[in-house]
Amino acid sequence: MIDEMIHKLSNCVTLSSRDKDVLRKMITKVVDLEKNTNVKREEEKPDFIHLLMNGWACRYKTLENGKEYIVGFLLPGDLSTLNASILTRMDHSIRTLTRVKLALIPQERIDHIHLYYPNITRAFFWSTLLDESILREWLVSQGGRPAAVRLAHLFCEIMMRSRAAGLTDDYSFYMPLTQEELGNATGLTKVHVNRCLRHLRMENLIEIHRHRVSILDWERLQTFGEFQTTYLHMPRIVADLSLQEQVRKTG
Amino acid sequence: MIDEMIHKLSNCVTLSSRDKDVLRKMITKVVDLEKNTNVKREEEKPDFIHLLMNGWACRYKTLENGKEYIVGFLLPGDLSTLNASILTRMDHSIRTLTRVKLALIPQERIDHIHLYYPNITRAFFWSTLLDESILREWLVSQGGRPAAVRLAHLFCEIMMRSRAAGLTDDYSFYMPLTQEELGNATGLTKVHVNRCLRHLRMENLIEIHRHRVSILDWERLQTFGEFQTTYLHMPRIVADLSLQEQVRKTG
DNA sequence: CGATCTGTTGATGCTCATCAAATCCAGTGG
DNA sequence: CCACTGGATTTGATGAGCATCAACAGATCG
Repeated sequence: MIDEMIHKLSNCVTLSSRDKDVLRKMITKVVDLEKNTNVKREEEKPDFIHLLMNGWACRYKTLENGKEYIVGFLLPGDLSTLNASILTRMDHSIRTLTRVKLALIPQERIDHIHLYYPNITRAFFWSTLLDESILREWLVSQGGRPAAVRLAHLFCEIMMRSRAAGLTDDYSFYMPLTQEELGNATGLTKVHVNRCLRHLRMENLIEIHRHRVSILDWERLQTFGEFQTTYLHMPRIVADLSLQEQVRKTG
Repeated sequence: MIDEMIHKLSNCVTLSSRDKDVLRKMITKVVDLEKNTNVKREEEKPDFIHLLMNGWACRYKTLENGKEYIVGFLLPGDLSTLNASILTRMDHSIRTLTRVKLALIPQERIDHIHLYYPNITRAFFWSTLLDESILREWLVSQGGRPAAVRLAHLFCEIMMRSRAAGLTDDYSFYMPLTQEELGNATGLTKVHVNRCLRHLRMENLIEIHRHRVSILDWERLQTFGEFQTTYLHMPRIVADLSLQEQVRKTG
């Protein structure tokens, strides 16, 4: 039920079965949400901590001109406002990108965990540091890499995050985004996203079919996308993937 | 000695004199560093927690083409690698931008604080959440705002952060950056930075003299820079500044 | 089955990068 | 005090990358 989160957090600490039990029990309420529903709006006071169990969501900000800018994706297993108790206002909004199953976790449960389960506390902290690291990488991508490279880089990242959450076991992943949303996340227009995707297809780097992205050449895509794995802080997944890549090549 | 940090953290919690004492005592060693010295390099294992006591530093990443990209500024009172114990490798580097006085804090002290001083723990956590929030704002700035607006926005941010750290008490602040560094932080070339600065000067929004930026019209600069204060999570400073602005206008 | 959302392609122009050179300025040494 | 020097700022000319506008084709859905 919450395997994705456990799978992901295992990159930081080894969770005992006791730990896993605690994680399962922190969930008091699960809600189903339609596509494109706002979970939390900018300026609002955060209350619950959210765990995405199913589907995709995003963090976004609204610019002066009314355009929406996506500043992060939430995949199954991702936690959102772990900060609920500290900040008085959201500095961004959260919206679902698909139908979603969302667990609501009361702040008290988290506080309780902080008191008695240092292992989990550590993993939670790691998770927020990972979010921050991803933001830094997105920032340099925006500012310093051309459009097609930026997209390739994003695909590499989502590939690894999907693996980390145990959502896929080959070189493809589910990505329920329109080209416009992809543009909102990379600072490009949908038109230019479209042209860059064609370029990646032409180069035989990826294939997209019914919201499933297949990576045709993992190594070349990484090179093209200037993708370095360090910033994801997931040594285990990195090892898994490169091992598998070797097997694929030699055998 | 560490007034800037205390000043800044007071935006989150009210620190008792006991708390302040603990903060003073966590510093075991202070080093002086020359301009442009690396404090920490990408891929290295973080060890000490750093507190900048004097001067400026920056977080940066190096792109494939060798260019450096600044992903954050550290001002006096700012803490850097609060995460030291959790991450095994730095995902970015830290370098001084001026001569700097840097306090090194052993991880044990921080752990100790986490155990016995919930107030300070809360303030530290707030501080890392603030860093994350600033990153999100930089990201949308890069992707969604034209060059001149981006710069104006950055000046507004630094103005407020300087205030929060008690570094200035009027509408000007010290900014020891070259135009090239300013470009590395905003994703622009130094040439274009120069042209945009001229534009801001022509509009009578700012004045720059010997690394001191004077804001000539705080309200207009905020409007021009599409600057909203929410993301800095500093209600007190916001209140201070708008009060002062009113006084200045009405007499 | 039309209605609407998403993807695709073309034409045009603006923002900003790039390259190059001149000027200014702070610091250094005679 | 002035000449020297290397870095920072400023200005000009040119072009690339991406935005914008517009129209159409294809998918998806009630």
